[in-house]
Amino acid sequence: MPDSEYRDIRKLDLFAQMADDNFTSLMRGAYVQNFPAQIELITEGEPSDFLHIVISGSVDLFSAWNGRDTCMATVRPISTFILAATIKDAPYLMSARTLEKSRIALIPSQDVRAIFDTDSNFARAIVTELAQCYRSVIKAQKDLKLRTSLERLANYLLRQQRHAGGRAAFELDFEKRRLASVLGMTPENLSRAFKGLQPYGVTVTGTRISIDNQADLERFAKPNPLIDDFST
Amino acid sequence: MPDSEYRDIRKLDLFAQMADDNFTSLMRGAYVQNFPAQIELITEGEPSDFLHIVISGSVDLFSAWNGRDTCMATVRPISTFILAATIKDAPYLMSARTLEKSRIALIPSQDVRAIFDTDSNFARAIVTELAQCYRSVIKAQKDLKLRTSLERLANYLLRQQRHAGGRAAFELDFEKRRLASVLGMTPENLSRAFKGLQPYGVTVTGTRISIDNQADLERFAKPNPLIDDFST
DNA sequence: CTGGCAGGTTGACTTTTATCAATTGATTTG
DNA sequence: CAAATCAATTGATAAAAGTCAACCTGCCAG
Repeated sequence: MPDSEYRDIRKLDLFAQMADDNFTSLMRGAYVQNFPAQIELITEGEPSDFLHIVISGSVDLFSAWNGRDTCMATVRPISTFILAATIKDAPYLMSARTLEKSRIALIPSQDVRAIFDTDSNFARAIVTELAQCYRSVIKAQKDLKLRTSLERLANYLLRQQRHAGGRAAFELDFEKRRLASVLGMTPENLSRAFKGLQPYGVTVTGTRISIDNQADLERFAKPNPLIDDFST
Repeated sequence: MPDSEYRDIRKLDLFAQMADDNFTSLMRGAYVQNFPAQIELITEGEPSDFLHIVISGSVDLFSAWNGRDTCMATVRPISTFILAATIKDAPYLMSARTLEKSRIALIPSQDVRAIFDTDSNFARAIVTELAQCYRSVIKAQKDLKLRTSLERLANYLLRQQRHAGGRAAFELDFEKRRLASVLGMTPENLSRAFKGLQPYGVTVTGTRISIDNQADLERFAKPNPLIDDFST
């Protein structure tokens, strides 16, 4: 692993405070691999052998049941995924596949658990990370249960706008079919939902979104920090 | 607080392994109170001043947005709730109200955080608890995104049956209107959904459910441990 | 260049779910 | 006991979302 990557991983909240020795020992057991796009990295139901870290590229977490499937989340660099399964030594609840060419570090789960048992700074960092993850899913669930698909899309656009710097025009960072799945609707319905937001000043050209009437859209979307603010 | 309660709380996974001194000190700062039914204990958005423990009765965690509201979970004795908010010192994401006369212990959040910082056994127990909570919400989200309301109800009945001992006939432990909200549908639709399960051998009499054709219902419901098994 | 292909869109239609209004039934309460 | 209340149900209707098929459109490969 190149030094720059090593340092980038070290800087993650999850690892920043742990003892040097422990970090080194975690990294010694780690594999780093480059994967092409559309490779299934893990499959739900399998035992959680590795904690994964996305160094570059992006990874889709999804789940399937009875012939249907749905995107649960997208992981972008630099962050970890399936921490909960690793810690609990329980089967993965989601599958993961690369969305593009991606570089992934794999840390054996038993190493993570062993060092979690001895390094209390690491244990504390894991608590913070898990609490964050938990709260994110709760927000996602509120989004799903309290809002219609049109409202979910409107709020997604406002979040994405903010994430992209706050200007009126910005790019979607999802393929539309995957955005549809993330928002819990079909691609056809997403298409119609974009049209349904035209009266509120939303213009779509390919992956480029323009919010021409910020106040109108916000009045419709009613964004709420307890659902839409990912930082708390 | 009576000794028996003190010991029951001590037995919770969350507290079982922590140092005696720390547990005593946590409990010294705790309040125990009896609440009547339908009392709002916490309101989403407020700062998380207390970790709550349900000693008896039951508590509904719910959330509201734009005039709608939805049940997110029900907490039954003996367990804690809003641990994540307490740890992160972040606002509550859900409101809580008593469903019946309930006895609740309140532990000041700052005490929890202070002891979390010094007692690594406690920190580790919190990790396990949070990982469990996280995985439960992920399962709930898969249930919501991958299943129709009829399928959700069918699987709920199978889970509840198992929880109640596995016999063909058992009692619902929710009011139907709240069950509807938990399952993400309207009460009217729940009524119709029960009828929709009649062809699969489900009989409903008040709160009593009878599954007359286990195999048929399971063939329809397709229960899956990665969604329906709350223990992993 | 051109055929094929994949993502996206559109229209017609069906299914699912929500809404509204009315009724039933059980329980509480004055 | 009778009135009042509230959960639950039912029917009629509307809205939301999914399905299916057709058809663009841009892009890549032969």
